[in-house]
Amino acid sequence: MTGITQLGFALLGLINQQPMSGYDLRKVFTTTALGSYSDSPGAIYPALKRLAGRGLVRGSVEKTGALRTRRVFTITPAGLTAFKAWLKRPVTRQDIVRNVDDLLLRFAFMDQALGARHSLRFLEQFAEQVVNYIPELREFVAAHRAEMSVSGRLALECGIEGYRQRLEWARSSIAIYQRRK
Amino acid sequence: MTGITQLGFALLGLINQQPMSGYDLRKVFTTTALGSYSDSPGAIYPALKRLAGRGLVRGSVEKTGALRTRRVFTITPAGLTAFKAWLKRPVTRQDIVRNVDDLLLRFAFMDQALGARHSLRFLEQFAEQVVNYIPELREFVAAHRAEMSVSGRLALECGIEGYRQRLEWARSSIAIYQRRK
DNA sequence: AATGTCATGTAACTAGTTACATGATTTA
DNA sequence: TAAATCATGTAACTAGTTACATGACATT
Repeated sequence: MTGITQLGFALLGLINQQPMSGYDLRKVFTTTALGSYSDSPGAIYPALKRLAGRGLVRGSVEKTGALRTRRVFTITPAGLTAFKAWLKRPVTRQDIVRNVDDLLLRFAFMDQALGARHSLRFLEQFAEQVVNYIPELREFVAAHRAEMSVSGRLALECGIEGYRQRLEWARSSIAIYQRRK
Repeated sequence: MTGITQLGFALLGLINQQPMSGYDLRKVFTTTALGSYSDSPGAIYPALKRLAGRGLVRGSVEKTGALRTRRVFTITPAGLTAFKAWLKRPVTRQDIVRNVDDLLLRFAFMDQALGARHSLRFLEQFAEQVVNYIPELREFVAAHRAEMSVSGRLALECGIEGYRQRLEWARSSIAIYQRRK
C-alpha cells in the first residue's frame, strides 16, 4: 500500500503539470469536472498537507505584491517517483469493474509523465481487460434475463454498451499512437 | 438531507425486491458487480444496522434448521416511502456530471418500485440533461485542445463519447417504453 | 456600504476500509 | 481432520463532507 488516495494522485498529477496553489487546484476541479473529485477545501487542503508531510510536494509561500499569500506547491523527486509508480500499475480486472474513471485519469496524465510508448502499452492492457470482461456481463444478462425488470435489464445493458464504447475508443486510440510512430 | 447513503439506498432497493440477509446482500455485490459497492462486512452490516435503527428495514431471525441463525431483512412502510422518494428525485446536472452510475442504479430499481410510467419520465429527464451537458464538454475540448497532451485529450474524448452513448441508450430505451404503451 | 472573489484553513461528523474474531456445518 | 463455506459482527483507522472562520482586496 502506498497510502496515497485517488485524490492525492490527482493532485500530484496536476502539480506535476505545473506548480499550483490549493485554490488553483480547487478551481481545476470545479471548472473542468475531470473525474468526480471534490472541490471542497476540507478535502483538498488536508490532502495537500498529507502529501507535503510525506515529502511528495513542497509548498512555498508566494507574495505577489498585494493579495493574500498563496502557497504554491511543487512536486518533489520523491513525489514524481510515487506518481510514476502509480501510472505504471498494471491494469487489473478490478480496475475495470470498479474504477474505470480512475483508469482514465491515470491515462490522461500518462503522455506527459511517461511518454507515448507507455500510453500505448496502457491502452493495450486496457483493451485486453475490457475484452475479457464484456462476455462475463453478457452471460450474466443471458442467465438472469427472466428475473429482471425492463429497467433493470436496460440499466445493465447501458453498462455493457459503455464497455463496448470504451473498447472501441481504446482501439482507435491505439491506432492513433501507432500511426505516430 | 435524508441521511441515507448511496449504499443504504442500494440495500433498500435489493431488500425491497425480496427480503435478504446481510450475507445475501454481500453476495449480490460480489457476484453481480452492479455499481461499485463494497462487499465488505464492515460496510454492509453497519449500514443495515443504521437502516434498522431508523425503522426503514426490520430484521427477523430465521432458524432454518441446521445453519447458523440468519437475520433476514424486510423493508418497512417507512423504508419504502424513503426509497420511493429517492427514486423520484429529479435528475440534476450534478448527477450527470458526478454520479451517472448512481442514476443508473436508481433506474434499475424503478420499474418494480414505481412502474414503467415513471421510468419513462426518468429517461426523458436523463436525456435532456445529457443533451445539455455534451456541448459544454465539447466546448471545453475546443478551448483547451492546444494545451492538452494526446492522452489528456483522448481521455476527455472517451468521457464525451460515453455521454453520447448513454444518450443513445436513453433514446432507444424511451422508444421501448413508448412501444409498450 | 455591501457584495463578491481571492485564499487558506479548521472542527465535528460520518461512513467506508482493512483486518480480525467467532463458530457452526459441509466437503475433500 | 483439514479446508471451505455459511453467517454475523466489531475495532481501529482514514479520509471525505459540511459548515464555519478569517481576512484582504475589488467591484458595484
